[in-house]
Formats: sequence, structure tokens, C-alpha cells
Amino acid sequence: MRYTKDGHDILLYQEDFSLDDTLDCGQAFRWQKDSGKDKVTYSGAYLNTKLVIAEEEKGVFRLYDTDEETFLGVWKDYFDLDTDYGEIKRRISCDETMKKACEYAGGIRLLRQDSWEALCSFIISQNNNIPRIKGIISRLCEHFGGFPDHGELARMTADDLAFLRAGFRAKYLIDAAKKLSDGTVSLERVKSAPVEEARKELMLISGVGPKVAECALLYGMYRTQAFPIDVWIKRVMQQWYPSGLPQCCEGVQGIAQQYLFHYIRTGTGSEKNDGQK
DNA sequence: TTCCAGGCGTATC
DNA sequence: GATACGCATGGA
Repeated sequence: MRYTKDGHDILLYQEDFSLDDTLDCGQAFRWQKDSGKDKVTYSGAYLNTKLVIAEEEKGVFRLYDTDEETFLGVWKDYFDLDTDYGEIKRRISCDETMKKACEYAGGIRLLRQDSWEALCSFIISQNNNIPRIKGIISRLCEHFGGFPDHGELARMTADDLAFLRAGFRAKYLIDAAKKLSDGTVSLERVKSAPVEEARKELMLISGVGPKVAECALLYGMYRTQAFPIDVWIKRVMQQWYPSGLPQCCEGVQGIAQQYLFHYIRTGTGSEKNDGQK
């Protein structure tokens, strides 16, 4: 990771990173792509810190209006810049499928998102599609002026949240907010608990089953061994790994899952899949 | 119109 | 414990 200051901006030089791959691969839902005349930017936020970022050329990124303290204190961690994804990709490219998946979207990095936001996001994601998930979260943030904390949400009723058009998921969001507020579930406890206990505690929330719990662990708590299995990953497993992921992915199954998910959903993997059915 | 989307709760066996 | 079904919403 290398960076320089450029006026009010930070210029970041980073390998194995692409904004399209990382911010639009279904792990985070608050980043909005704006395609201007001569430049493309992504706007988003971590908690209350907003960011506009552009990829000026391959491996060069401009973080607009960002001071060094915010860059080092927030974005370096959020974009997981201390992790060598080149090394991870080499390690998990131990067969043709993994190699292709890693090459297809080589700019994916696992974001270190806020745990509460990630939990809510993947509660909303169930039996839903990515454009709608983004819409619901966008309306949520717009209404509350940023992502609401669990205290704010705990005071709501399902009817209050009708404007979200989240359907049956609204009551799940409220249950999560209430259980965090009254201490039934503690994300701090979940973060430090062994993964099996962490899963169990998350699943105390109504609307959080195995898949959502796994996503909360992977995307909100950087548990790289968590392996969410949704409809797309089911297809991956049927098609390529009926007896499980290769051994080389041990410990970073969650990261491997990101490359595979994006590969089968939007890449040649999906064409093969369409051809089959 | 019917099917599907980064699933889960519930009923039933 | 496994399996079947309903669930809100909106795009294809």
C-alpha cells in the first residue's frame, strides 16, 4: 500500500483492487456509481464518514477531500489495504475453476464493513435481489440521515417502516435492533466468540438463519472462514465442487466465495450455468 | 401470467 | 432431521 497527498485528496496506489469488482460485487450495498462525462466515481460511507472515490487508472485511486488521518484511521482498514490479495489469490488458485474465478474479478477485496450495517444488509438480502436490496437500504439511509443505529430502529414498528417496501423483512430488522438494544445479542461478544458460538448467538435474531449469520460474520466481522451458501454458491458447489472446496481455500473460504460468487453470477460461469438448464 | 431473487419461520411427518 | 410452503416486492 502506497499513497500520497494531492491537495485535499489522497492518491492511493494499490494492486489487486478495482472499484467495480469490490464495491459492486454484492458484499456492500451503499456504494453508488456515478458515471460522469470523463470520470467515474463511487460515493458511499463507512458509518458517518462519507467518501467519494475514483479509479483514475488501473491501480491508482483518488479519495476526494480526504485527509491523511481519515485515510489511515478509516479507509485503510475498510478497504483492507494491509492484506496482500495477490498472495491470497495465488494460494487459492489451486485448480482451474478457482484460477479463472480469481482472474475474472481479480480486483475484489473483502471490505471490513460495520457489523451492525452488514447484519441489517443481509437480513434485507434474503429472498431478494441486489438492485432491490440497494433500494431498500438507500431509502433507510435517506430516511434516517445515514444508517440508523439499533437504538433508533428499535423504536420503530413494522408499519413505521412501510416506506422501505422491505416486505416481510421489516419485522426482522426491528427484532435485530431490539435484541441488540436489550443485550440479548451483543455484536462485540459475537466478534470475539468462537465461530460456532458466534453463529448461534446471531441466530437468536428472528430472520437470521445460517446464511445471514454467515454473511454477518464474513462481511461485518471479517471472519474469512465463514462461507455463506446462497442460491448462486449452491450452483457453484453443484457444478464444480460436489465434495467441497479444495483444501487450499482452508481458512479463507469466505474470500474464495467472493470470487466464485461474482464469477458464476456475472462471468462465464453464469453462461455455462444457463447453458446447462 | 409466472418465475425468481445472496432465506427464514412454521407446520408436518 | 428432513421436507414443503408461505412470505412482500418488483423486475424479467
